[in-house]
Amino acid sequence: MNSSLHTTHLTESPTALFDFETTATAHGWVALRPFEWDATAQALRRTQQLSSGQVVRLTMTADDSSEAEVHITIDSAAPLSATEEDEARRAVRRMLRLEEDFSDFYRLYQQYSDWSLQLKPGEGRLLRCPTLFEDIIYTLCTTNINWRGTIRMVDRLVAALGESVPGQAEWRAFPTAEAIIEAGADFLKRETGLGYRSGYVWELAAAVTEGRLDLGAFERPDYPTATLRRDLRQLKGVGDYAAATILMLLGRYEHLAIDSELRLFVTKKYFEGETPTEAQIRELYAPWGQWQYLAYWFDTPAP
DNA sequence: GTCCAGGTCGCGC
DNA sequence: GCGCGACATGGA
Repeated sequence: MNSSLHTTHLTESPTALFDFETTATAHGWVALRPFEWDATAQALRRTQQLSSGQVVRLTMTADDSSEAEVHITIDSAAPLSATEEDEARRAVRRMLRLEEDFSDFYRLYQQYSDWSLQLKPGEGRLLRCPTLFEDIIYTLCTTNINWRGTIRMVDRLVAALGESVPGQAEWRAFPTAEAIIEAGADFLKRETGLGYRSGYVWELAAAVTEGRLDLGAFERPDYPTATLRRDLRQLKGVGDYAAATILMLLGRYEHLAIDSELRLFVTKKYFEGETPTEAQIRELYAPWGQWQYLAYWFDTPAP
């Protein structure tokens, strides 16, 4: 323990029924640095650089009995300003989707008794990063690579370019867009194993820092999903799969992210080993309308 | 060596 | 619109 660190305790409340552990662990993001799941403590941790430049370490937990509250512990080198504290709260709310409403999804789930989804009350939320910028880069790192490769690339990206909490070299944040720009695409390719994705990541960071791309606009609820999807597809490296994944991260579940993993899953469960066409796959989950992505995600595998 | 991974791009038709 | 090869990298 480093006694020079400041500790701040906060609580946040979800607006609806909430399962903390599933939210943290139900998809792969938790395995990507700087996320960390502490199974013993049932704690989700992430080092994060705030807009002020200060790097903090967030630890999130929730009581077993009361899903009503998320406890946040923030370790920082300097005391948090009110602005920083507010940003940390917003980061947690975004990561855990505390404001999202899944009641329509649950209603459909009750109604579709012939489907075998594995879904308990309060489940449905999938972890995301504090910012869309980070979520998009994670997504780019899942394309045309196996999962170990994704973990490795993100790990090296954080190690190479992430700022750390002063005196805590192992508490390293995800790199800012500015840090990525400064490093350059060649550095990315050489030092992070991003391969040909280096150009995509660098271009995204450039568009953000130069103000050509306003990712904040993509978070607006009144942005029509079709427009959003079209705009996401404009980003280099974002195809149909990545766009659907990013839409999921933005809380829009009406598009399936059809990839090798999904294909394998439905081939085994619904098509008796015969590889289906994309149209057949879409038709399969179509009854779930706005919730197709989650219907697939929480679908149980073939026995 | 070859193939492929929770794909996408740019080309030619 | 559709089909096809190239793309970085590391593991099987």
